[in-house]
Order: sequence, then structure tokens, then C-alpha cells
Amino acid sequence: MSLLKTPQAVIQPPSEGPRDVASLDVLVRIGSKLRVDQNETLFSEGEPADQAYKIVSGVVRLCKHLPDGRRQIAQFLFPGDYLSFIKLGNHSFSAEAVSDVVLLSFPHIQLEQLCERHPELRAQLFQMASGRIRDIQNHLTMVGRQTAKERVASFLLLLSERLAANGSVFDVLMNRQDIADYLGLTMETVSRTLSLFKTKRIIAFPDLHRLQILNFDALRALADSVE
Amino acid sequence: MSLLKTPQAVIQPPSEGPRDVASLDVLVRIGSKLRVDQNETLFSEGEPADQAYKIVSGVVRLCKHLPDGRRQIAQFLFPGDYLSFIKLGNHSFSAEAVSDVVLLSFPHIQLEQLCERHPELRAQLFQMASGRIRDIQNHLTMVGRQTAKERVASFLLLLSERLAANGSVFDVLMNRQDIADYLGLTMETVSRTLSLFKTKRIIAFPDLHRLQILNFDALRALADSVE
DNA sequence: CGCCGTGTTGACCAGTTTCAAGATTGGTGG
DNA sequence: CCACCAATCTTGAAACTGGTCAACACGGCG
Repeated sequence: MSLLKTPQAVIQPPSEGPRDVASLDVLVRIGSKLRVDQNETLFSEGEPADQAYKIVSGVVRLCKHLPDGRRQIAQFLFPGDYLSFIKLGNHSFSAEAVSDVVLLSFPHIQLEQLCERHPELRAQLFQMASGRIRDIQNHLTMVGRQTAKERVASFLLLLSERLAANGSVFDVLMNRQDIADYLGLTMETVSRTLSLFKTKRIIAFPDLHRLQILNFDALRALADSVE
Repeated sequence: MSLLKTPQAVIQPPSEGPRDVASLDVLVRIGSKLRVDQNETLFSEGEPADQAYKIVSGVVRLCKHLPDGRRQIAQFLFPGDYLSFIKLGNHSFSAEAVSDVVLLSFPHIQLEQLCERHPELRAQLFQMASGRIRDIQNHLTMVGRQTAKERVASFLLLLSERLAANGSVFDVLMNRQDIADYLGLTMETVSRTLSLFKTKRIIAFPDLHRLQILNFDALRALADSVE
């Protein structure tokens, strides 16, 4: 069997994608504001989906729950991200508030009407869906084929790309269990791995819930499994 | 932390989705036939994407290769499936022939033109993308949170849904390494698990490469982790 | 017939999980 | 403002699933 290697095939950071595309912003005007408290559920898997959302502030997790309590988080959503912008049937996952969250919601019906009037809007949604497929395939590869250290390193780089506007410091709003369920690990393994990175001077915790990356190169080396 | 359980949240089989939608069939007429030999590459990650494909016969794997040879298969594609129907930029994964494959290809440009003339076509592509997101999130949950037995059981059920037209017998065209890379396991673990299922009379091998499911209930119980 | 690619099986090993005990933090009320 | 309590996080030790390495079996094909 030929395991054809491609040279640059490494897990990429998520697509920056069109999160704030001009024409999508028309939605913002018709949206109604909505608050969800920390750990409350925005919607559950299986429920009919008729609203799309845009996150104004806070963090949302999209997850699947197995009957025995196991959980897989498919995505963390941050301010500016759109959510549930496709599904016309039922939700295929639950959306829960990692922190207190504010979002805008607009009915799918209106979204559909807008798409018919503005064909380029549908193309943009298409691009978003496409970027989402790319991202989740990278996520799948991480969970399926990378070690615990590699996964945690990838996750930290992902957070820094999304959250560390200027420097290398950012708030980690999700708890250890959330991170574990995103990475397909246990809370304990996440905690141990972060401790390891701390003793290696790769990261530091200026405050609790606030993380600073001290050595990007080390993290990238770990995440790309070049170690 | 509240681990809100939803009662019916189990890994579903992949969406049967609109694989053979009427309006997509106009594509078939403009497509040109293409053959790819077993284990040859249709396209590699990073290459510019300008063609869409529909599989006529054979099986294709979509995968990501890590620099050190590790590989994650994100999807197996079967006759009737569409492939690379979105991307306008570069491919975010490689497509390789699991068996000898025949497919139809058509330029994205034509696809785009068609979409502009037939808006409902874009909606259909949208539905396909949406179904793909659902499927891959289930895949992610399987890889991230299910045990080896559960994953193999899920995989067999998936194959039977796609391939066992009438009964419970179907050909397994992919080899053990392919299956392992789809499930995030090793070849050996896949082999051992299949052997276990065989001794438990859950499956049988009428011929090599041909598999029969003897006890669907047992498989479903395993796959849903109700065991 | 014999080789080679693929699959199976065994023995051992390692990374991750599990289970459990502490430590730290944040929140609440005195 | 501090004390106390609950929740979260960290750390340790043991267990276990799945991985690694290696030998062998099977089947297809020259």
C-alpha cells in the first residue's frame, strides 16, 4: 500500500473565513438580541432548527452527547461567528453557552428570502459551509491521529489565532472538561499536558483563565508533530 | 458543570442526502469520463481545485497526510457520491482510489454557470454540504469518544447502509489500513476486533473481501455504546 | 511452486484513562 | 474583610485499552 506523502500536509489553523462579510451584515439589522447564561442550552440536538445566530459576545460550544454521558465538542464559536446558518431540518448537535453569551438571532425564513434577493449572499453562506468542512476535517485528523501533547498544542495555537488580537495573551473561557471534550481526551490529561508546557516554559498563566504563549515555535513544532 | 444529556443523541448513520438529485444530473451530461487505478491519486491536498467529480464505480478515500506518514481518512466515497463540489481555492485533502475507479468530472466554472441559471441547483449543493457537515461531526464524535469496538461496529453498519442493497452481505473494498485510518485506530486493532466479532457470530466472511452481518442488533448495541 | 503483499495473532509496551486525594479558586454570607 | 464551602483544577498511582513489534498464515499471481 502506498502511503503517499504530501509535503505540506499539516493541520492548518481554521479558515479565517468570511465571518463579517458585508452582505451578511444586513442580517444583523433584522436580528433580535438574545442572552444565554453560562452552561445554559441554546438548542439541543434533534430540535427543529428555524433560527440562525450570530455571536455578539461570549463563547458557545457545539456538541454531541452520547447516551452514557460522553460528549464530543465539534466546535467552539466566538464573537463574530455564525451558527446554525444552514440546517432547515433538525439540529444535528446541541449549542451550549460556555460563558454568558449574547447573540443575534434571525429566522431561517428571512435568511432564505434574503438569499433569493441577493444571490451573492447564498454564495457567501456556501463559502462559510465550505470553510467549516475544511476546519472540521482538520479537527478530525487531530483527534484521530495526534497525541495528547500535539492536540493541546494545536488547541492553544487555535485559541491564540482567534483570541490574541495583539500579543500572545488571551482568556481561556472554557473549562478543562470543555477542552478535553473538544480534543477527545480527559480533563486530567489536558491538565497534565498544560502543566508540562508550563514547566517547559512554553506557556504561562499570568492570571487564572488567562494564558500566555511564551514559545510559539515549540508549540508549532508540537502541533505539527515534527517535534 | 452540567453535562446535559439529550435522550436520543446517538451517532446516526450518514445522511442519505441528495446524491442523485434531478437537477444535478444535468452535470452528468457535461461531465467527461475519467479512470483512476487503485491506489493512484486523483488530486492531492494543496493543489488548486477546479473540477468537481461524481463517482461512477469504485471507492475513493479522502484523506489528510501528516508529515510523518500518519494518515486520517475523512470519508469514503461510493458510486453516486459527489466530490469536490464546493472548493474554489485549493484542495484541503487528497483524494485517492481505494479500488479502480471510474468517475465523471466537470469544471467548477461550468458548475458555477449552471448554478446561476438554476438557483435551485445551488440550494441542492448547499444541502449536500450541510449533510456533509452532519456526517463528519458524527465521524468526529466516533473517533473522539468511542472505543475500538464501537467504532468498528459503527463502520460496519455504515457500510451495510451504503452497500448492502438487499441483504446483509457486501464487499469491503478497502483494506485494513484504510479502515484503521478512517477509524483512528491501527490495522491490528481493526483486525483483532473483526476477529472478535467473527467468533461472537456477529459477522462472517463468506469470501475474502466479502462480509456478512449475522447479528445487526448486536452491532447496533455496540455502535450506540449501550452494550 | 514459491514469492510477496495483506491480514492475523501473540507478547509486550506505552500513553491515556481511571480512581482518588489534595490544592486552588470563586462565591456567599457573616 | 474574612471564613467557609462548593466547584474546578492539579497531581499521584494503578489499571487498561490500544499500539508496537514481530512472527506467522493466507491468497493471488507469476
